[in-house]
Amino acid sequence: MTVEGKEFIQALREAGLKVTQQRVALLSILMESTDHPNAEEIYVRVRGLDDSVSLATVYRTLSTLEEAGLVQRLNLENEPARFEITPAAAHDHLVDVDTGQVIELPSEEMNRLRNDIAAKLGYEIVSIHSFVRARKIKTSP
Amino acid sequence: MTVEGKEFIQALREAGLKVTQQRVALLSILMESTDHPNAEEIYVRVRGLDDSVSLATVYRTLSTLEEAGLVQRLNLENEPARFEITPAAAHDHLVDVDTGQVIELPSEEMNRLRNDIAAKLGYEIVSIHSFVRARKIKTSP
DNA sequence: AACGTAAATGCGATCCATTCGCACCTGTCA
DNA sequence: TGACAGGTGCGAATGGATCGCATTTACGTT
Ligand SMILES: [Mn+2]
Ligand SMILES: [Mn+2]
Ligand SMILES: [Zn+2]
Ligand SMILES: [Zn+2]
Repeated sequence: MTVEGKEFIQALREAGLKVTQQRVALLSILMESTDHPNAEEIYVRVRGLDDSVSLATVYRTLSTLEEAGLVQRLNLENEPARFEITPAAAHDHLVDVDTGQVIELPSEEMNRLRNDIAAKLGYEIVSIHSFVRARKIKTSP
Repeated sequence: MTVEGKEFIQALREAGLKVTQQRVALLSILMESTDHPNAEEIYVRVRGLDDSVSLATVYRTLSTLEEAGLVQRLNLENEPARFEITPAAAHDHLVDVDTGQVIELPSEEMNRLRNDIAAKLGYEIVSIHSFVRARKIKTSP
């Protein structure tokens, strides 16, 4: 259930979704975006490829793809939701409180620990939604 | 910067905030709530103590107390934000996808690991926003 | 104890990210 | 190629959260 190469079409088919030009355009934009764009930003970028796509469809498609597990939604604070292609391995995020930059925090140990904690309570994790707001430590000059 | 006993008043003073009856009422309600209520729910409960408090003030007070570090906001998915008194030790949350119940996940190891990961990138953590959606594992009957 | 001032509140209006309704298109499969 | 379910564009609506402003309140100062 991951979109690694350029098999958008196959991934959509496997999810039982129609292969529309809007969905292909959105997926290809998201594949080449590393900055975790929000719906409005995705909308602008997608329109570079296909200027007929509407904002409503961007929202609908993102929700559809999220439900299908192809896309992940990031609910940060005080800003519209951001999106990314579902990564091969789950990862947390770090938001630089000064610059707003979003940094990936991949950690197998983190995932393992989280699974253990949930398992100990009799739960299996469905999805992870985790980020920290952090500030760069000033090194003495 | 934590509200442990009944020192609401002191905590407010230390934060440089006026000690209003609305703020005291809201803090006392939040202290006795273990279910992570949202603003609307807090509003209803607070009005049991003081029926003059407005919803706008509940929102404003929650934001003010959050800024002061006394309260923490939980942005789950597809529902209004929830709130809790800032706990002594940071903890993650688990949302049962079937019941909606929110369960605390305190883990020193988790906090330590997260700090290490951030530190390795030259960051110090300001706040943690982490929850997992999970499903109870069915044990064979 | 009354005063002066800045901060806080109540109320309604407003914002804005996201969702909806519906008429019109388009993939898909026979 | 035809039929039909599913998808889309457009504008309207939703709803959680915030704002503007007149009024009240907390609190340090006379
Ligand atoms: Mn952005
Ligand atoms: Mn609730
Ligand atoms: Zn990411
Ligand atoms: Zn909690």
